[in-house]
Amino acid sequence: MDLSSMNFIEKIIDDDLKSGRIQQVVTRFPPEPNGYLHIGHAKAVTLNHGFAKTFGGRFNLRFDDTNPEKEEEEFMRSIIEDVRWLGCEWDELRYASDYFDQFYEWALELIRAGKAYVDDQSPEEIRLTRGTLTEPGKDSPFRNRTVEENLRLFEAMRAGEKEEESCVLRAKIDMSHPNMNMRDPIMYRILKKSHYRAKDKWCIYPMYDFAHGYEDAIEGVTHSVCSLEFEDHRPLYDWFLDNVSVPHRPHQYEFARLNLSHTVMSKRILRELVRSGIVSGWDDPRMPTLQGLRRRGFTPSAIRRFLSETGLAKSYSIVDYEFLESVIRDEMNAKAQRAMVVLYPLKIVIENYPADRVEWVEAENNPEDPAAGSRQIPFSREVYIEAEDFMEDPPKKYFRLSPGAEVRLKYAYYVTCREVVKDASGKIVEVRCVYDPESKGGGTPDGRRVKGTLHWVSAAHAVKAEIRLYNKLFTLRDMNMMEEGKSYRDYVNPESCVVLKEALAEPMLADASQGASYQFLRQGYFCVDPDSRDGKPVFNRTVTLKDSWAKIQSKA
RNA sequence: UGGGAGAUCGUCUAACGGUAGGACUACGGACUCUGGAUCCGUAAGUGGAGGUUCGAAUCCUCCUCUCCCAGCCA
Repeated sequence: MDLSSMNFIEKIIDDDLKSGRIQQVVTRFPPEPNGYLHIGHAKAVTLNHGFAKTFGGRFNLRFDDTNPEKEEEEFMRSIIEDVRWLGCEWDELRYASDYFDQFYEWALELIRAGKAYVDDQSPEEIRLTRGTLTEPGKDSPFRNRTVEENLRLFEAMRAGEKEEESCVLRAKIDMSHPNMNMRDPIMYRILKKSHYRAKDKWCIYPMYDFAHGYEDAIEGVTHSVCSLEFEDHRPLYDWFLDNVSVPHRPHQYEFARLNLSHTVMSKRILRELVRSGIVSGWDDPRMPTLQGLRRRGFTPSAIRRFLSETGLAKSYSIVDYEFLESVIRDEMNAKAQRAMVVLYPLKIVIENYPADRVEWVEAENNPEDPAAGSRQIPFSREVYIEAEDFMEDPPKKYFRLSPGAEVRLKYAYYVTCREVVKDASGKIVEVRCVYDPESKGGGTPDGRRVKGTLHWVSAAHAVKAEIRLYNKLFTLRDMNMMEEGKSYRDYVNPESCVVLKEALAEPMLADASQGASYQFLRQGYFCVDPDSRDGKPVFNRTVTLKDSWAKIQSKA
């Protein structure tokens, strides 16, 4: 790879390889199984996987499961599925919880070296004596216990002889260190909880700072990549590694996590959205979770491309949601089968077309891909068009149907509007037209031009479909900038999900297969939702097509 | 007022002392049996002040602003 196309971490790896500091790069993605993966995690996955891939190294999926209070098997399974779905196959699947024995040995090593001690202070006392950002902390009265006493007490902790919160094992570093993380950080706490994997073997569990570097050391990780907020944990990461006999010395590097506009990456908020029913679940198509994006119709390749094109840096950033949309649009434009579906139906009766006639017209499956072939679509006297494609009193530059205007029904005929039929309340219920038999297929011998081309479905053959129109989840671009006193609930977009039950689709879509994506002509890209049943398809809108008419209108 | 980090078009990101480039967005136009797609074009940026240098986004000094850290979470 050439230098100019490398991001800053790739340059570091490249240097380390060239200088001989390392022989092979080893990375890892270390999720805690306490929730579902979102697109921000996907950035970490693809980055780490990518480093190993481009430099011929190894990549592990490692569960950082050191807290029995939060972790669950279900999350672990979903993470495995999601990482695999993303296409980031790992060399080894590891669990930090498998290393508990080794962590314990290294804790003993630190105690024997006089670098760790058992502190009997309460959580409250520990908090109070930690000091503040500008004031140093105070040494614990238990800080100078003998090695023998610490060994005995730590063993008592491990044996379950101590109560939760009665004591902890702390590293003996410096209570007046300007970096708060170095003020005698806690290494082990007592948690009399069953762990989803280790079960009841342990009642003491290691803290992240103590454990993480050792996990990396055990696996031979060379470049331990994490997000920015761990920058000032790095001295501690290094301290733990430098004070015991580890088999390998990894190094930590930090990058800015991904933020996407109009959504959140906070596990807390995501969990609350699900729990409060604002969304239907972790896989609600509005969620930034991988399962949500997947159900929305995003593909692994589009997500990977989005991630790779947004790049890597160390400065806070928030990527426009429109960028994600442009990537999936681009991919779908090339691949998606086209179909005609009317979202808000308006009946058209073609007065001079025989009532008993049905013609099958040929339609391209994908104009971007001739190899995709074509299909036959039924046409008859009564068809439905999009309600917004007719206006009784149209503005200038409205190319669609209106009294006296002629438009093309895509792949079928030219029709001209003759009459508008309204109900008692004045609502348009039907538009009566005449067609030009000479225009079959969409052109006429006289070569006259029609500006408007509409999608349609034959009334007699249409399949009723449920369509779910999704929009941005939140109305605020940067959800880290919520107003004082407001919560995420105040910013939920009321139009984030609009369900249409009366949409009409062309016959082909009756048995659309699960997960398939289509372009509904002039509307957008839609995928088949798992809620679909035989003959009753449900589609989720992934993204709209660019709509320049909407733009003209909004300016008027 | 402690420590750590970061500031380049509206957004994301290149430029590694030598023409500030690309993508998204926006705005024009061409073309079109999707007002889609495609193509062409336009607008838009180095946080500020000094300094070094023939030449600075890049090196130095000072300033400003933003983010992170006081869990027995990760």
